[in-house]
Amino acid sequence: MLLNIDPKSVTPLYEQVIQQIKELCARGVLSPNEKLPSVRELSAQMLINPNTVSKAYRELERQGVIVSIHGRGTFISEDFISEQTPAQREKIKNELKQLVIDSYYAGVQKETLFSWLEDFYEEIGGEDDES
Amino acid sequence: MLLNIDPKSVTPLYEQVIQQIKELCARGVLSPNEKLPSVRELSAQMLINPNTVSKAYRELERQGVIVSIHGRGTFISEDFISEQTPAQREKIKNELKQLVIDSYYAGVQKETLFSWLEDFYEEIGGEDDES
DNA sequence: CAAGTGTACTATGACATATAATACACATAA
DNA sequence: TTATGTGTATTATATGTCATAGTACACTTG
Repeated sequence: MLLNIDPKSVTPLYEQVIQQIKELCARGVLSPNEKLPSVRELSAQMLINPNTVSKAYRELERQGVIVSIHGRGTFISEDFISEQTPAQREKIKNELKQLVIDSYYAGVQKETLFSWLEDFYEEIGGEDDES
Repeated sequence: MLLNIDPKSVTPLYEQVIQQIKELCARGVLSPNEKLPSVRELSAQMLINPNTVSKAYRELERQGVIVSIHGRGTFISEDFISEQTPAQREKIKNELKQLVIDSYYAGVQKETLFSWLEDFYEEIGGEDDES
């Protein structure tokens, strides 16, 4: 199973699809030019509506992560160009601030946060390939 | 003005109230036992509905950040006990993972993220007081 | 042609958000 | 006591998002 969709999560289904595909790309599990399941195929596997998958693919294409070609299919983008918009940068910064505050109230220590951050970057930098 | 509410933000109004009050507490701007504006007063200042403020206060009390006393008012909690629920911990960890992935796609470097993290913890640890 | 693909559109239901308008219970001061 | 300010609860309405369902169209490939 390519993705792991949880219908009971508070995170919207299309958002889960977006997040997980982006993660698989970042980890190198999905490589550039690789073909993704079709809208109908993925929706059948994940037991969700085709429109929901379509919405996720549309947003992923808008972000430059994938490319959809009419009649052919959907593929991982070959060349990924980070936009580096100041607004995006500020958004991430604010999310990080809120995460620090929530960590403070949840009793998560500073060192724990740094440790997790190191781990995540190791996973990405590792360029894993499940071939 | 105690808070800075943006009606045009995608973040719900009551969520903005929650986040900002938690931040003010973490930064030490708001101290334990300090009295908060009444529901009606804050809603008048922020130009939002009293029900929206009430919803935010209710959630903040559920999280143990504030305490509401019928007929008297709402106050910052004296003793804050972090719950340290495994679910909360996992939630924060997942949010951090997604933040790393989004940083990857936004072109935000690892070092930048670490730097921001240091800054935020400095603000909290600083125990600033605007007296 | 047929089959598989992405895409677009309408409709519906469930839910969250926000406002509005009341009403009630409690605490405090006059 | 009364008056005022406080938190709390309820109902109603409007709006938007999420998800599903159903249908249709255009494109690519065999």
